Amino acid sequence: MSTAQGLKRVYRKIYRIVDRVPEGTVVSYGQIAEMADVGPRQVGQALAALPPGGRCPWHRVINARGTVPIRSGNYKAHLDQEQRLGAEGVEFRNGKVALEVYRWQPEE
DNA sequence: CGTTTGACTGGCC
DNA sequence: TGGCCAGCCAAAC
Repeated sequence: MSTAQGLKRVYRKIYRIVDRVPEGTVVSYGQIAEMADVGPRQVGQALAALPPGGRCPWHRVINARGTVPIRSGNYKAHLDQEQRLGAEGVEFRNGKVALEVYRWQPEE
């Protein structure tokens, strides 16, 4: 096995945190960024580089405004994400999530 | 090796 | 209430 194939070390760290997010809960990029000790944009890029096939609850990651950002040219993707969260118990309020209620708090 | 961009954030007007 | 500016770090070109 060769060493780390495509995934960078920083990305792995972020994936670890995202994988740690429980169901029916959401977390902001800045939160992960702080936990992973990286810039908030790196979190987005890490998830953007997230390979398919891997079971990473990336759909539980939203921005600090409680809304889902629109990725490059994919306006449908953000709609799909809201739908996934709603299926896990996260209710969307006018296209926004109550971060006060659903924000994941790593207190363990 | 310098420049550009990107799934962000927070503050200001 | 909502849009714009600047800061941020790393990958891609």
